Amino acid sequence: MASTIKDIARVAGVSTATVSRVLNHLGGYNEDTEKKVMAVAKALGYRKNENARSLVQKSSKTIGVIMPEVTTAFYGDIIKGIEDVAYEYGYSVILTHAGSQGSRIQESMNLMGERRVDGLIIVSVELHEPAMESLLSLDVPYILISTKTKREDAPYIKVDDERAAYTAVKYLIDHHHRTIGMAGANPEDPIAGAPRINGYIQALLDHGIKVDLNLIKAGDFSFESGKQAMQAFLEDQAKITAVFCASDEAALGIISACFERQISVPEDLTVVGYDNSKVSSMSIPPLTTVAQPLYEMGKAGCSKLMDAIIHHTSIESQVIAHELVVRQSVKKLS
Amino acid sequence: MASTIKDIARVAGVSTATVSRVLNHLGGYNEDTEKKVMAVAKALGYRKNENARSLVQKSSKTIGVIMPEVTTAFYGDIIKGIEDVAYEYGYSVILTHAGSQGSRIQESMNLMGERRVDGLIIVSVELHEPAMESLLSLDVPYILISTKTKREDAPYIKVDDERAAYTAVKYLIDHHHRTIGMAGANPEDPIAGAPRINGYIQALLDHGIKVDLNLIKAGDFSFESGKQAMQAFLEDQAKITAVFCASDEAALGIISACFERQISVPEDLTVVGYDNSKVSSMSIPPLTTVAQPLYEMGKAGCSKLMDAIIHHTSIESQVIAHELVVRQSVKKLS
DNA sequence: TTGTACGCGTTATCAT
DNA sequence: ATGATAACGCGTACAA
Repeated sequence: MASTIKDIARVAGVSTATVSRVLNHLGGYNEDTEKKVMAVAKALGYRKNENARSLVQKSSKTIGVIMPEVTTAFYGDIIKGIEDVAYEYGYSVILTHAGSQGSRIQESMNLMGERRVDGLIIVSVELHEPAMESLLSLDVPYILISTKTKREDAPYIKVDDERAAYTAVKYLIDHHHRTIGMAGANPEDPIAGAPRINGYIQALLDHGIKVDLNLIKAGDFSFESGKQAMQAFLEDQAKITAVFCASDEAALGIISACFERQISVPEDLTVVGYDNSKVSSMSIPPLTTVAQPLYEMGKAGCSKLMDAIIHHTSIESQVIAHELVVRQSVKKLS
Repeated sequence: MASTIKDIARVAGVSTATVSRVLNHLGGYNEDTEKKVMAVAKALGYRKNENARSLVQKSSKTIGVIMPEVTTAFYGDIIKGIEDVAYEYGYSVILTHAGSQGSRIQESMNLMGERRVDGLIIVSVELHEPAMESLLSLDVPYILISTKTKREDAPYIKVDDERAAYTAVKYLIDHHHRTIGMAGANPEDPIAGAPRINGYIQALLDHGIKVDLNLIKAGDFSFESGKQAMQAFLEDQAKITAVFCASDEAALGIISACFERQISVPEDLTVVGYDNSKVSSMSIPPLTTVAQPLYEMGKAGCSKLMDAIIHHTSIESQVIAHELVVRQSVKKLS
């Protein structure tokens, strides 16, 4: 059984108060007693009990992270960013996922409450109203990463998906593509779906290209949905020269479907992805894609949260700049 | 500020003892008082304080997970498996990573100790002796996933890398490949490196093929190391017809390098990966690879740990079966 | 400089 | 069936 400050006090012949002071370097004691206490602590293999500390300090030095059920390197990067700064501040990270379609989200919130987390980060999960209420009832600072809610005052950090999509499609237009398809986005998804579709549409409109809704193939951002989209394009005998995808995985799905049919990318078809996930540089051909700075978003989000926790300030939302990473999946028409 | 059982007791006009009993459904009270207490608890928005509970129960209902710094979907799957079963048992997961080359591992262990985790899972990080001592000093059940240590008694769960590598190379030999290269493995890595190399060598020996050490290109399992290996093969003008890679990423590196030089896979060169990570099905061509059941390993590992925590039993190591997933990156010679 | 004593929120023992 | 009350390990006013 682990030793306590009482044990140290007894062995060292001082009071627990003194032990506590020494252990926390609060000053106000002799060098002698300090040395003695430290020595005994080491000898006894003392290790502070954070739970007991949490009780009296009314702070658990812990933050909660709720992420989606799906496990991609995508979230890995964000979480690493979070954990890195939390660690720096001496905070621990409790992790849980929200279950399929967020089924576990209420319970997750509750759990975080019971653990008395000092702050909460929600990554990429959509918050409906009841979940939002649970979140607020926790009464701790929080920030959403790569999500938003209807509530205007909920602080978030994300890229402007509509503008990012716009950038990508404009890039295609600048290279003289005129018949451009879109794949992989779920229009019902108000966070990552609809905005990207809107950006796509707006870019076309702004450049005098009329929008053909048949060229928009809905999906769920997955590899499979990319494959299916390509299949649909072929069945439609669509005359597209390029496809803008709502995710890298969907883009790989397009490429994979092309590969099966001997359609060459980018010679026969241009493909642009979204995310700049690790695979985008490893694909054949390397994928031109929209980059979200995931690790940085995790870091920035957690920094803001720490700031809010420590200084009792409120968090301001932040739109992070996206970037178009040009590789080799786009053919430059003339 | 959150309400406590004292608040409930006061408002409901009973003692804290009774409140505690009701809240924990321990029985031994009137229906009336039960209803009253429950009503007040709800009205006050009561939420139990797990930290306080941990103190008196000497159990934090928490397990710690230490993983490597690198963030791939690989670990995501394992962690999801862990979290799923932990959640089932009502346990929370505290996550931390071990820093680059495990620089933070000692601190991580210490942190887990201070949080009084009931058990610990180490994922894929190599434990040197001092780290091992820290681990044991925590005096809680633990299990290693996808790692081992020199200590025979340290429970682990992993696939037999040597046999898995053997299987993959034998598959190549069965399809009449005779000059087979190996790429991406770090021979200094006693966990994932050396055994895979040994499996490769053993498979060759068992089939009367002499081993050419020049055909073994060391690496760090990364995409880059795969590319470099391919470059080396070309500079050597090696007459290989196939390459066995120690990771899928390295395999993609090989393929990428081939792509740049118009070498076609698998027509001109056969490639086999290792991990069956998500990318292996998305690559061009889809990758034949060795599968480790990551999610299942996470689940199984956590189940064993839970068992050990709850029943105070010890954990037995387990070797999980690997599997060769055949896709389209292998050419069948005759 | 050091010690006493109380409180944090909860469970558990022992009375009643 | 219910209530006092003592822990659990720690921090901290207040005293000395």
